[in-house]
Amino acid sequence: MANAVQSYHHGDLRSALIEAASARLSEHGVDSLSLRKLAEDAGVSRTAPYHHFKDKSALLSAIAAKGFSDWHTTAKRIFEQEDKPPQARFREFVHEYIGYAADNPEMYELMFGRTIWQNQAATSDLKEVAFPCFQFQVTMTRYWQDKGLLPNNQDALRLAQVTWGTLHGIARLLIDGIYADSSHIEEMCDCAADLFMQVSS
Amino acid sequence: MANAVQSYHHGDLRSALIEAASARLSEHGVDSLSLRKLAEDAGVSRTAPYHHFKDKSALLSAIAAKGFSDWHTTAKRIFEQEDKPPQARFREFVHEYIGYAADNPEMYELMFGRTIWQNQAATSDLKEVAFPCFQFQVTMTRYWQDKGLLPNNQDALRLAQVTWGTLHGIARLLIDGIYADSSHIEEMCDCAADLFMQVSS
DNA sequence: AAGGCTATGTTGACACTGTCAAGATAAAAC
DNA sequence: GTTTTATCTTGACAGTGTCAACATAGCCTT
Repeated sequence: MANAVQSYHHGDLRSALIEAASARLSEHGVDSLSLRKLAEDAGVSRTAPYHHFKDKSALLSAIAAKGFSDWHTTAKRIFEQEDKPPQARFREFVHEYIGYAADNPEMYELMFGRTIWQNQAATSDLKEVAFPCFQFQVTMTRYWQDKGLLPNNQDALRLAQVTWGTLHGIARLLIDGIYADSSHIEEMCDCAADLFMQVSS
Repeated sequence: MANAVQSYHHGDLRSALIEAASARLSEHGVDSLSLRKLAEDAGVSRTAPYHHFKDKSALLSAIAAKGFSDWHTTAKRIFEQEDKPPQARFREFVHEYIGYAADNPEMYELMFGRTIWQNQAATSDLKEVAFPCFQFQVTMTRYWQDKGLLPNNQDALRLAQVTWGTLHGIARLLIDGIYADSSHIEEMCDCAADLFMQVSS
């Protein structure tokens, strides 16, 4: 393994491509991510990646899948801190969500952007990782409803879509630099949390 | 004007390009929108557009600007219906916002997508139209706060960012087909409106 | 061990993209 | 009527994703 410097077969090109892509992603963004450059990074010819990924979208999906998996873990970690009161966990979740998006804008863009989702282009592999992640949002919502934190008179799925939508929307406004800048992240998070939890200051 | 069929000078290429782009946009999406095809649509050579737009991004910005202008008009129309109670107008606004996004997904994607906003690429022309549109969201928020519809203990700007973020987020989840489908738009809108207005059903 | 199968990697080619440079044309300005 | 300016043209370049055809090498069977 290691570096058999210039052996005809790479050994683990798939991983190498994903790694190279992740590196380029966080630095230069999704848009300037080309298969040919990735191949070059991995020291391999232009079309070699096609033996590991159906097309460019499949490669991107693989990276996004890893992102979802990571986020799901983080979300669970926050949610399952049984020592903290639900309210604190909810607030922490909001901050962590927006924080994750703000700290990894390109990854977030990839995960939740249209690049991999549009016209049902999503790989089944991707869906298998992403959907449980979405489902978890509903599970949490239901829990928070039970604890009286979120309104109980709303359908859990609908409410999950709205709360998540809020986080998603704020994240995107921040990332895309539309009328919201990163200097007020914390205030925005608290405002959103307050709003949902119906705290009167 | 009209069709001077094949005269060397087009006459009104700028408008023709924007029109062709708008048509292609709603049908095939932002991504498959190429300058060369637009030029062909307008019956002109590949590089002619460069005499009217600095680059592709500038053309897209021009289209988006029109979108913002239109939406601003719609928003004002809804907001200024003095015969309806504020609560009804707020609810209508929510539905209209999501409805606009759902009905014009590609336009919405262009207006609020990273294509024209990323790395401060936004034209000053675009900003001049978009910012008043954003500001209006704050104005409305302040009004709704005064009317006791939205929590008064929150900073108007922050609250505007959150409420708008919510609409934006829901719109994007819908458009990108992420864990929300268009068959439940109305329920989602009502859920969001209820949440903000703290209605106990 | 010999031979073939299959996974993986290669070069060549194609159609497409945005954009620049240099020259052609027509209209407007003087 | 001449010159300037706006507009449009062809040519060219460096990119892109992706397909087809061929090369290599490791594994599997006999």
